[in-house]
Amino acid sequence: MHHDCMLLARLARVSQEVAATSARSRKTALLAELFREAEAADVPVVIPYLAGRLPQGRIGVGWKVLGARVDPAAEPSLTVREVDDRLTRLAAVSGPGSQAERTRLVGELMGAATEDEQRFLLGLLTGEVRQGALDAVAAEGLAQATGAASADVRRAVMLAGSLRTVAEALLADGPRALGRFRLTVGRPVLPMLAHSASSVAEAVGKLGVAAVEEKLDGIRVQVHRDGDTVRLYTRTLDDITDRLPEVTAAALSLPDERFVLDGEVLSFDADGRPRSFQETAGRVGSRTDVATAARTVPVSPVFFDVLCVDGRDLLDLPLAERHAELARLVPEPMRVRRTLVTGAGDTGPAERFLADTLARGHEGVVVKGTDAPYSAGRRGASWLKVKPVHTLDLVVLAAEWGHGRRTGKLSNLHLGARAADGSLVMLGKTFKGLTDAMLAWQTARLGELAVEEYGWGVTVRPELVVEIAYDGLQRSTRYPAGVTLRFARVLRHREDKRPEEADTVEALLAAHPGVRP
DNA sequence: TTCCGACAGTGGGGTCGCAAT
DNA sequence: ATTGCGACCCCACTATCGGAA
Repeated sequence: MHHDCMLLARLARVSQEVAATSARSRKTALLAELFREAEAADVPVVIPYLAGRLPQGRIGVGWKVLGARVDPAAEPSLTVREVDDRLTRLAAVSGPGSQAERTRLVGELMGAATEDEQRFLLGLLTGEVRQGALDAVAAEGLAQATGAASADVRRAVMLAGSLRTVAEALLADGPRALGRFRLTVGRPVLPMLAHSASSVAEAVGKLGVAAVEEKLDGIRVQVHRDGDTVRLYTRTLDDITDRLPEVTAAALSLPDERFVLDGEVLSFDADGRPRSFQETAGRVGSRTDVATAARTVPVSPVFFDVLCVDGRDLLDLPLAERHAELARLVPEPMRVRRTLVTGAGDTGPAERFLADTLARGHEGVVVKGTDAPYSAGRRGASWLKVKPVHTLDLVVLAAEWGHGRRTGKLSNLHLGARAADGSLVMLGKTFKGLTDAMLAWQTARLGELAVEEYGWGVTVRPELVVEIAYDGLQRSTRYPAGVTLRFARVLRHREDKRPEEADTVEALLAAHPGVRP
């Protein structure tokens, strides 16, 4: 055995151990032990693998390409480097016949893997390792393995936008290497995210002095400009510069030459009302004929934060100071609308601002503590989004068996509304909002109502009513009413209601006049 | 001791691009 | 020309661990 090149079997075993332990501290220790053993050349592979991701990112392999089961090898022989080489070649396959070729290559790889290795590879390729440890736990393990402070490692990962880069530097040069990771124009950082609050009053109550900003329903964008060079990144740091020439032009129109801005990109119609999320997303997703797409659905950037300007890193400044810089750099129409409130006794203006924002066709508001720094890569408690919630009483038509910790439970519900002729029309599915107790209860109840058992679940007599919360209505080509619910989740089972009392498609459409099938 | 922040898991719908049919 | 798959946008919510209060 070559001890200088790690075997995949070792990773597969550690992954299994990590999955089998619930204590996060123990998971961390297991990962740290493995990282300590890894040779420098293996690190760029071992680290992402144990964080449950491929260093190549997604490589066009899903359940179809994984296809049929392959007989496993009896003895482990694959090294992590060999696996990485094979997957790099696989990722490069394209053109006619590529699906067959990818299937062949995956089969070959699986045939060289033992049963345990197959299980691990399957998780990696589908992006579902389910070992209870992803980037954050891996970063903690890396800190433990190298003796670096975990907060420093976390910060470096946010600024590098990549665990792998930080791992390589750390294992090569030790903790002092972390100082090299600074906010740099042209290198995207993980964006700060928001928590939810159920009302403006709740959000302001938690945050005190706060800015209330409109929440636009588009695509998050991070804009880097260095002189004549502009680059645009999504929330997951994908480079989408080539798709949005208008945004590049907007960045070039600003007075400063070096900055990083955070904002939302979306499309407005001729009257200045925001177009639907679906239209904006379609535009941002278009890559082949950008010129035509830009003519039919032009987009605009609307900024709400600035992370860096003229080489000054603003991340640790309070929002109030960052916003002062933003206001200096970015003219009014290219900035998110906002209002300031002084605390819990002052929610009136915030409520009015929310109502006005909704009237103008936007999604809701984000309430932000004005003292808070920019917590890159974190779901900071200092940003709280508030969106209106709609509810409906719908009838369960069928339910699908869950996976993972929901194995053996009827989890994903098919939801129906009443139509004019008395029939039930499916509007979508949901698995969200269920506690373990609700899951157990509905599994038993739906078992009683079961009509037919399929591999995926059961169809049931349409008698169970559920109260569903959702964020809005959107067009659908999949469902018969031509519309579906956005972000549907279960609030409670309504045994007190009969299916005849459920809501109708007609009423649903009437409640959302802006959306037509 | 209790509370709460951070994480991972469990999936939802739409849209685009590309390959297969 | 149409269909199916995979990637990647948007995302809500619960359970759990472990440190903060």
